[in-house]
Amino acid sequence: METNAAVLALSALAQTSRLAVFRALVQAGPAGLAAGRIAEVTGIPPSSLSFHLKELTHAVLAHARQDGRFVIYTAQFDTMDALLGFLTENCCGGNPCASVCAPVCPPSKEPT
Amino acid sequence: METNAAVLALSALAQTSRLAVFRALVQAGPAGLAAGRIAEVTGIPPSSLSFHLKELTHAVLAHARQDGRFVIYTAQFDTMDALLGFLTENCCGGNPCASVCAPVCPPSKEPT
DNA sequence: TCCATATTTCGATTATCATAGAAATATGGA
DNA sequence: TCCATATTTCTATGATAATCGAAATATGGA
Repeated sequence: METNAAVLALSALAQTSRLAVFRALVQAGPAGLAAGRIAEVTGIPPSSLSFHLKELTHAVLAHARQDGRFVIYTAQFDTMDALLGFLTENCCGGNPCASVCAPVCPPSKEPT
Repeated sequence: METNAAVLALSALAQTSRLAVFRALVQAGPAGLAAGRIAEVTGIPPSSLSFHLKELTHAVLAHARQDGRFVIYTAQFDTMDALLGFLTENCCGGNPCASVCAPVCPPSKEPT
């Protein structure tokens, strides 16, 4: 991931409403959520939500697909992945931050 | 790390100049860099730089210490660490993003 | 003390972002 | 076709962020 894309993704997440939306999408997993459902869950009014969804989509952190009358949004996990990679590589270079990974990996137990 | 702190840190990094400054600090390591040196390296004029440094400091991503006439800025690795933890936990929950960590941990095989 | 240098604050300007009601558009079903 | 519902665009408004020159404030050394 290049710097511009990283700044774009960071900007998209650096906003309370959008972070909440993105987290909801992550929780929903690959199935995603309809825009209206996101509005319900987050309490953001439709026009504001639409604005934020466009922002997330533009940053390639979310993806929209039409499903009948609904528009289903899903998290773009690979972009998030790339962002984490960028931050780890460029903002932790050879330094303590790597410790984030340690607790995650041990394969001894099942995460559901 | 709680949501507010995460948004604060993300906002701090979601800006081209500040990301450049932070990367320079990370590269410099615990020794840090004097403000003037950062200005040199990044080409940001003094008053703008001061503004951005305050922003990074406020987000606890940088720390200032006085050294004679100089003010030395260092990256706050632990905050970055916490941010990565927050993103991994809240924005990748049980999903693909964990792959960022994969290359670091498994001792059995090499991915590339 | 006085000066040179380092950095920050002030202040004014411009640009960008966030908010949300109301109107427009799209879609499926009756 | 016509309606109800889902979502987006339009539009206006207020709020916050970014920029940077010039002036103010340290600090150490002569």
